[in-house]
Amino acid sequence: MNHDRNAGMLRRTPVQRRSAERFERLLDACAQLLDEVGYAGLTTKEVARRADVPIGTLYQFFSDREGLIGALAVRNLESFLARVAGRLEREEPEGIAGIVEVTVDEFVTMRRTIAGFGVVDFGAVGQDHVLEATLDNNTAVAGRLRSFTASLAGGQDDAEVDIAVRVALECADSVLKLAFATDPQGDARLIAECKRVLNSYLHDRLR
Amino acid sequence: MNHDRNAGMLRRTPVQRRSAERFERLLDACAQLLDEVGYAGLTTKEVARRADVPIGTLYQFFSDREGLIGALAVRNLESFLARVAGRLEREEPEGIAGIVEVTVDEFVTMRRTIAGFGVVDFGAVGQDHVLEATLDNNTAVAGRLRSFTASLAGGQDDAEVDIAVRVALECADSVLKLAFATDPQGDARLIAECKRVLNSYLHDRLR
DNA sequence: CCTGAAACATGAGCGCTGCTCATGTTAACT
DNA sequence: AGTTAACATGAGCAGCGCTCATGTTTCAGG
Repeated sequence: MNHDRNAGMLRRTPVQRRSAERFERLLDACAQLLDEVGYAGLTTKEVARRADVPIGTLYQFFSDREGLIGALAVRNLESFLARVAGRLEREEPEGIAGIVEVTVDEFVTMRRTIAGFGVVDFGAVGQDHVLEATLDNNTAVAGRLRSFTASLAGGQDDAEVDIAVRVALECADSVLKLAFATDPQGDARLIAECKRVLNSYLHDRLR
Repeated sequence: MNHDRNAGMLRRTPVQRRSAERFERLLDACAQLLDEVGYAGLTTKEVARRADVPIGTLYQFFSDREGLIGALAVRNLESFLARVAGRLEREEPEGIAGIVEVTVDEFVTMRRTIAGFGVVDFGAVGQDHVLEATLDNNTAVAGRLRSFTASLAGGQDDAEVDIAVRVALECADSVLKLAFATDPQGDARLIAECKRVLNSYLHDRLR
């Protein structure tokens, strides 16, 4: 009954040393290549070649091309959550505006520094079952972020808070995507606008 | 200097009768097929077969597979704009809330009735240069919608109104995508939430 | 140290894809 | 009738995702 979010994506989880390294190398090569040739241009053969791993080995780990990209999205998600949670605990920002500030800034930082993050972030934008992965992943993010917002929302229904965070997250994702499509470093005006949307909505919505 | 939005997407625009019909048949087949097999599953050979057009003819019109899907997105966009403009002129809704209501409802209606609209809407979600097409297309929508919102925004800078509409549109797109991913008929709760985001933000933003 | 089973490694090759291009046919205007 | 531009066609090429038969390595239990 172990609820594995990678279900259907992975064929075999590496347990020995060498294959664990190969697994990571494959994800790194995938991320790099996504930045260079885009989602559609990525080929499994080239990923394998760059990671210096035979093609057969790639398919021992990942169920298919989408699975490979999906696994990268999961790694990104995990990393993002860890960073946001860390900063929130360390800085204990005040109110909704404070949380929005930290979360958006952390996303922007990753977008600027993590290879491939711009193409797949938490789930390779709009791709069939990868979209489902995105939705599930974004739901997971929402769930974890809720624990921070909950303290701010007066006597609100948990389900209500959940939906608000979920919607806010989806908006943030899309406006930030626009910000980075406009300017590779992230259009400052649009990043500010993203925070504004979140603040307006969440302020109205929670209490 | 004719600014053609289909630039790079089309190879030849049909001018004679027969090929114009084939062109439309190809877009129809593409839309239908997208609903059946999804974005990744769509093959140009099957589109051609369904439209009863040889594969070579498909490539006389469209530069590639993405071009075909992009052309469908443009057709959707044109149709959406005509419908929204029509309703706004006919009903002359009051205030921001009225415009939001009409626009979101029209999107929902198309999502429920137009084949393929759920997969590509205005630009095949997040795909390389098709993403650019989406962005350009959404910018075009924003430009046209601005003429309606402008009357509501007191002495606001045109550029400020533009950016607000642009951001609002991106949010609407993503929240509605979530609404239809959750429920094939469009989750009513999330559709309502979409309107709420837009109202909160635009109310704060435009005066 | 031996042994068996599980984990891991490998790349030729299958079925299929997107797309081209050489060769022809039809329509429209002078 | 002649000329040109628009249109039609499908066999076939290069390259893709992915499989699978055959082998090698790791490591716990005796």
